[in-house]
Amino acid sequence: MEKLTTSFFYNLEKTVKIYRQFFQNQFKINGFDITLDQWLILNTVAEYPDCTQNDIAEKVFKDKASVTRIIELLVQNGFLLRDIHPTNRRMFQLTITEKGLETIEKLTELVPQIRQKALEGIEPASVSAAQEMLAMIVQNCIPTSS
Amino acid sequence: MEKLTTSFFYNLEKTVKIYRQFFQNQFKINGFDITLDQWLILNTVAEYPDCTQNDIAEKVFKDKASVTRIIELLVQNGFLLRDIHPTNRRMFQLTITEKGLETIEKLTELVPQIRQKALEGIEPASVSAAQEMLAMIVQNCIPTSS
DNA sequence: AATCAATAGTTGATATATCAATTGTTGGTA
DNA sequence: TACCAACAATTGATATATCAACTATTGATT
Repeated sequence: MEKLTTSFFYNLEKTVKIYRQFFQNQFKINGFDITLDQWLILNTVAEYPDCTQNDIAEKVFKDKASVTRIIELLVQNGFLLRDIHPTNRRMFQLTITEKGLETIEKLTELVPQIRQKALEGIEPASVSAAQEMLAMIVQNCIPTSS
Repeated sequence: MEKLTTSFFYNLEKTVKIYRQFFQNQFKINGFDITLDQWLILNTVAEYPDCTQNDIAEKVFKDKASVTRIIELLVQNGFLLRDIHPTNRRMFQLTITEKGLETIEKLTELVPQIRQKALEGIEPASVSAAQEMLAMIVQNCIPTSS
């Protein structure tokens, strides 16, 4: 068997981890007290304000239980409000606070810079090629390839 | 800003997650009661029997605290023995049990098949190209690029 | 030999992932 | 209307990630 350290998936995981650390560190350096995953959820709420939590979970590719807990923290930390939904009591009405909006706004500036730094020196064509490849892997791995 | 779902790193994370689920599920289907991460550590102990846990952590790109806990579970589940090291009492002497050896042996057959399924229909050249790209990202993101 | 920095590992706290079981709600249907 | 399947979300249990603080040991230096 191929050595672990040369296997493609090992490198994939390694890259994701280093990138996450880099990303999180850039948040910290720039004075943002929010985790990458919390930002991801907050941002998704902003993009799709009327989504159910389950929809959000699907969009960000997280478990719904994770989303519940991340939203809990976003509420605790003052980025989000969670109220009973006016028409469907199974759902919650999520509202982004002032602090949340400011954070999103500022991070909308910062995040592309972080991404760009991470991809520095890499041809856009390589990125596209890699994207296609990742999509293919997902196809191969998805359980019910519906 | 680019939509989240089209960002390269979003797809990177998504792929890793789906691949991990696929991998773990293949373990389950084939009757292995071990997690992907536990297998990773077990395998690394097999490859480098005299490593410190810190070395292992570095090799598999995990935190040393994570390694401590994963090894704990490997011991609990009968894959590993942990004894006092004969010459250096700071370290532990890790020994793979019979069950551990059998598991490694069988998984050494299975794992390449899983990897291959995941990469089905993808040119080896694309894989290499992607590997290079990942290495470049790592370079860009590593804090002290020593 | 006494001291001390470096090393190996653990532990605690918090965040997230995953699966399964559970609660409460809604909407359709017998 | 009473029932029930589907839906939305939570909760519990366990595994892992990450950071920081901590213990014990070793090796080098004085």
